[in-house]
Order: sequence, then C-alpha cells, then structure tokens
Amino acid sequence: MKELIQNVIKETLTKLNLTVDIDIIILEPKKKENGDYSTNIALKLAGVLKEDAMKIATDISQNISSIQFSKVEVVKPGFINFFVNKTYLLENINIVLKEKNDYGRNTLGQGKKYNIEFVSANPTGILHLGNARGGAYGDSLARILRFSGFTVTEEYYINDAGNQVDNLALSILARYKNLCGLEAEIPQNGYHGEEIVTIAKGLYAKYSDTLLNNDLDYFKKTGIDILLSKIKQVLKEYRINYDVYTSEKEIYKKHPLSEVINELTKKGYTYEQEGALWLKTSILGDNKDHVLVKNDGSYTYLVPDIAYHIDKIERGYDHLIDVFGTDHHGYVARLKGALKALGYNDDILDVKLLQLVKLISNGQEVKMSKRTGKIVSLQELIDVTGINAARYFFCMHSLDTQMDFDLDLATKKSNENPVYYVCYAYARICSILKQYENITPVTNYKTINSAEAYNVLEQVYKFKEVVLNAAKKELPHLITNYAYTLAESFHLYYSKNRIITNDAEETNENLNMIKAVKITLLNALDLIGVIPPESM
RNA sequence: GUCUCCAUAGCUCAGCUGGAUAGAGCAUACGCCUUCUAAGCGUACGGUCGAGUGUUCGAAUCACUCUGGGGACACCA
Repeated sequence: MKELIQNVIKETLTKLNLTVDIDIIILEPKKKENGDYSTNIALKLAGVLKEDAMKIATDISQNISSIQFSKVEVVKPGFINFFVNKTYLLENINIVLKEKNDYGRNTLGQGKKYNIEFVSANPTGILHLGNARGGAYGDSLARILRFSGFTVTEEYYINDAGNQVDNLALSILARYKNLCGLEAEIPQNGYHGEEIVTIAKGLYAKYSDTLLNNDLDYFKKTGIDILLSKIKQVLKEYRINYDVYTSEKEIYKKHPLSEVINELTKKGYTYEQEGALWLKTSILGDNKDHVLVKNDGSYTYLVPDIAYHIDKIERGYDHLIDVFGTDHHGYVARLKGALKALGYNDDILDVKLLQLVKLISNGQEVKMSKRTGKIVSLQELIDVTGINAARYFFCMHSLDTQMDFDLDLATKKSNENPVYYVCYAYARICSILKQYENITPVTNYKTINSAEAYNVLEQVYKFKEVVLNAAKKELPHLITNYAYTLAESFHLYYSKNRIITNDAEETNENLNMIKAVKITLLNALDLIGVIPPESM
C-alpha cells in the first residue's frame, strides 16, 4: 500500500511538472482522524520551491485520482492524508488463508547469500545470559532475513585452538589431580566453573587415576568435546539450529596462518618492532597498531580471526554479519582494517554489538564472571522461564539497550512477561476454532463492520510491511513489538464483539477472520523463535 | 586521555530515513465475568524526553558542547 501511494504521488507530481529529487515518505499517522497513511511531501517541496505548503498540498491532492482511496484530504501545515477503501482489508483475509505459513514473505533479499555468525562462545564453559541475548538476536535475524528472500547461513565459530583451550585442559587436569588425592591448582587464567569439576569427576569415575600419565591434549580434546556437545544441546533446545559449525583448527589447515602473515607483509602493512610483528592498523581505520606475531613466535588471536573471515568471504557470501558483545568493540576496526589491507571491501562485514546484560537479583546487580564460576547459564534461564519467555524477552529490546535482567521476575514465571499476553491471544483463537471446525470460504465479506475488527485487520495487513522493515533494518524487536500490537488489537476485538453469534453467515465470516489472525500471529512469533501453546 | 553505547512516567522499556496531542507493560487507585479462556477489557494517576546551543515550517529523533552511567583501549581471546 505504501508503494502504491508513493507511485500515485510520483505520477501526480509529473503531471504537475514538479520533478524534484526528494524521497517520497509515507507516514502512518497515530491518530485515526489523520487517515490510514499520510505524506509530508508538500512540506518538503515548500522548502525547495519557496511556495506555500498548503497550496502545493491542495494542488497535489486535487490531481490524485485513484479508486483505492475513499478520501484524500489536506490538513493544517501541509500534510496530505489518505483514507483507504476498507475492502482491501477484507480481501486480505483470503490472501492470508491461502498463503498460510508464507503469509508475510517478501523478496527483499533476492536470494543474496548472507552469513550470520553469533554466540561462538569458547568451548571452555557453559553459555551465559550474554550468549542468550546474542543467540536470540542472531537466530531471529536469520529467520527474518530468510523470510525476506535471503539465503542465510547460521554459523558458530569454535575456538578450539590457542591459549583458552590450553587453560581449559590445565583446569580439568588440576581438578582431576585433586580427585586423585594430589595437590594441584587451577592456573591463573584457568576456569573455575562447576562444569569443569563435573568433567573431572566423570573422568575419575570412569578411569580412576589411570589418566594421570595422559598428555594435555587428551584433556583438551575431552574437555572440548564434552563442553561443545553441551553447548550444542542447549542451543538446540533454545531453538537455534546452526547450519555450520566451523572449527578454528580446520581454518588453520585451509588457510595456514603463515600465509596470512605473508600476504599482509607482501602488501606492506606489517613491520617488526621489539621482536614482534605488527599490523599497521592505525593507517587502516583503527587508532593504533596491533601485534600479529608475538616475540615468542606465536600468533595473536587476530591472525586466525583474519583467516576465518577470509574463509567466509571465499565461501561466496554477499554479506557477513558478526554478533559480538560490546566488550569486543575495539576488535571491529582491527578486523576490518586487516580485510582492507588484504584488498577486500570491508563493507562486506557488518558487526552487530550487543550491550551486556545486567543481572539483577533482590534489587542488586549480580556480577557475572566466568573465572569464579558464578554465572547464570542459559540452561538455568530456560529451565525457570521457559524458552518462549526467554527468547521473547531478549528479542524485545534493541541491541543498544543495556538491559536489566531481573532474575526474581523471571523465576516468578509471572504474567508480567508480555509473551503471555501474546500467547493468550493465540490460545483464545485456538480455543474457538477447536469448537467450530466447519468453516467455509467466503468470497464476499458482508458482515464484518466493527471498528475493532477493522483495527485487527489493519494489523494483519501491516505484517508484510513490518517484516520488510525489520529485514531492512535488521531489527528483530520490531517483530516483537508488532506481535504485541496484533495481540492487543485482538484482545480488544474479542472483548467488544461476539465471534460466535446466532447468525450463521456472520459467524462463518468471523471464523475466517480469526483464522487469518491466528496464521499471522504464528508467522510473526515464528520469526522470533516463539511457539505459542494452543491452550493456556 | 581516546573510542563506543546509553540517559524518555516511580520501575523495565518502545518510539529508526525529523511530523500532527510522546506510548506500552509493571506498580498504585477504582470499575467490568448467567454468554466464545478475566493470563483479558476499561477509567484514573503519572513527563522539563539528562542540560544547553544550533539546523527548519516542525526536534525525543539530526549536529555540536556539557553532565552523568556502562563497556573497550594487551605481545589474553
């Protein structure tokens, strides 16, 4: 509809010989009196043409001819308001019923290949609340983009090489030694989590003290295997299905790190200083240079990460999205700089930074720490709140908000969580449809006329525009907001109108309508990974 | 010090290419179930959109400055 209005205005402008290079913006007034859609084009033109906005608006509106509108009016400063014929809302019911799961799809992506990498937590512990947020965002974005015609790969990068996993091995070994009655301490940068103790206990129970002579690699591999499978399991339960898990070790094989270094050196972006090799990131958009090869000859984390991103680019993606915690924000310029140095357009990479989740309990902030092992895990979270509530809650807020997560509220499982409100609308519909299953198709809707019903139908209609917008802006929380609004319109309709009446024709039309609402609600919730129950 | 995100109702947050009287949930106080699920609906209360300046027909939204808070500034990842 927005497009249609844009076209109508464009035509009208050419008719009036007003060829101006201004974007035609279609607004959606908050107040019903101001129409279904509105445009400020006359106000914009007034500035350029040095003419009275009201006069321009009137000229335009008088030259608009379209049967789509029941009324086109000009208001105060120079808005042109459009009142759309309501019949299209009724016709849309049958479109929804026909398209079912596909209702709301668009073709924005035109098959473009996107890669979204998210969570990618090191396999040195369990997933925490920050991962939960990143997971909810990444997966929902993937779903929205897919629904919008993109080909999306959801990817998890496993840091199974380097210092972190060495420390993991040492930590497990230390716990294991303790169980064998030996003195041992967790290394300085080791992991103190409960899950490390559990792994050690498992090994001891199975092998007693016979593993004491095994090398560190054994503990490394075992630890990674166990922790990774746990991570995968929780993510699956959280309704995230990755297409690809990429191992850092595999990247080493495909893209030897020495070659990455050579390439950067060949292009003249490295230099040696104090026994280390540096990358000139300061001339590549960062504010300082960074070390690639330490003076002991080992690589910093930056090198494999560069190799990994080269790998992704070479796999033929049109666009890469990385989702990181805001604590990695300094990393962005470094990585983009390196890609630039290697001759890639760094626009191919888009890094989404999510603000950290602040955990509140008893009105106090709870500090999260991987080292001390005192964290709230994703598993614990979904155990107490349920998956729907967790995903909805994290999706609800934009990535930029430093959201507070109130543990007490979550554990209360209370209806203060808006997900219940949305699900309740769905359950109400299901309950009715279960009782009246014989619905016959309607070709010409005649009885639906309440304001509340039209409000619902407007929301149903808007779904397509909302999905498109959410995909363009890559903002899943727009879908959450929408689902809430749609549910709200239905609750209002439900409380003011009878769906089952004495009139068979009226009842049948109503049932068709709420079936369309059901489909729309389900499609919207699916985009954020929420599966509403049929009864509550 | 540099970079970055944030500041909107008592609390948690929407408000996104600048639009019309700034919204919702929770909390508080009332009202609505003989009829499809009251996890619902309605009414009331609640605001200097952190402060200032600028841009313009018009600013919560854009620019600049300031204040306050989170985070990052490793030869850790």
